Amino acid sequence: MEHRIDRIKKQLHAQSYKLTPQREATVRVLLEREEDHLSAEDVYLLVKEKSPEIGLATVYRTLELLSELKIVDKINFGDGVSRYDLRKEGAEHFHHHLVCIECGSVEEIIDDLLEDVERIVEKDWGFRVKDHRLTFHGVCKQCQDVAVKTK
Amino acid sequence: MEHRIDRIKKQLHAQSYKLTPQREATVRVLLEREEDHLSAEDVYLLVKEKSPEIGLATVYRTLELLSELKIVDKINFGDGVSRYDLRKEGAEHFHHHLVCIECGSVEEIIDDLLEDVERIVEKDWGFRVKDHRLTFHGVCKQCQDVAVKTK
DNA sequence: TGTTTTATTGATAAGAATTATTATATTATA
DNA sequence: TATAATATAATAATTCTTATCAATAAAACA
Ligand SMILES: [Zn+2]
Ligand SMILES: [Zn+2]
Ligand SMILES: [Zn+2]
Ligand SMILES: [Zn+2]
Repeated sequence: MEHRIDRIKKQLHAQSYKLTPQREATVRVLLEREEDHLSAEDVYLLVKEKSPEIGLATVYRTLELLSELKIVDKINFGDGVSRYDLRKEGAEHFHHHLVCIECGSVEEIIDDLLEDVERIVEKDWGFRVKDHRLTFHGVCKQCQDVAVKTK
Repeated sequence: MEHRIDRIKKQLHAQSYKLTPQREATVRVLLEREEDHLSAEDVYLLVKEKSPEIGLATVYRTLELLSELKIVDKINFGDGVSRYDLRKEGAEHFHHHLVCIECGSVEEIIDDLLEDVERIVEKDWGFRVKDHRLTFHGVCKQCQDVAVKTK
């Protein structure tokens, strides 16, 4: 945890930004809830628990800043709110998501899986790939099991 | 064009919806601008040119309906607005997009490309894939060429 | 055909998410 | 320490989307 905070602090300093207490509180929430996919509002409420004086706009600004620095990725699962997802340590690319259309759960896939596809895109479309967003919509394991049982 | 309107009409009828003049006008705009990725507002303004009496809410309602029937797919490129994209005729899955971070252009990839990846996801994660969203962010051919020339 | 339902629409109000503004506070610099 | 540059909290404003509702049009019925 502290190690990752330090790294992020350095990334900010490298662009001459400071890790203010508000920014640190925000980053800590993101680290503590790394598996989740929190909206700005979610982050705000969680930060508020420990730093009640923080303002919503500061959270938005911080998330925006972290996005620009590629410390977090902003995603949208189609429900009208942006969600913020920490990059995995040392990850070159953004990870993938499995969104269940039954229960709404979101699983993560860290494996790249797209090397071949990106090679094709670069070769056949002449497009230089810098990043990607891949989300599968379908039915998760648990919901499939429930469906079998209740048949 | 008329052929595709007919097909869509049948798809609506199959769910006991009617192809009202307003809905038809909306669908025509989507067909005419199939290469583009229009927001609800964009569609509204284009429909208004030919059917000035249409209301914005009707356009939203129509796009929502077409989404439910999988006639259009709703996508979000991270700029805060939803965009609506007609499914290609007979396409099983949604197509992919190449978004240029330099000029903002959006190219489409109709080829599936994800068969292998989906097989892995189904096998290793036990997730039954129903649909996907895949967007690559990077530099398009034109912008690469410009970069070379201006060097 | 005339009457009753039902579905759809347009106008607009309401809601939710995000961004802009501004006065204040904090930090860095000379 | 005085001065300038950054960052913040509170909140107003904006943007996008959805909900409401009366009016209209279409369909079902008698
Ligand atoms: Zn599920
Ligand atoms: Zn994630
Ligand atoms: Zn480009
Ligand atoms: Zn498209």
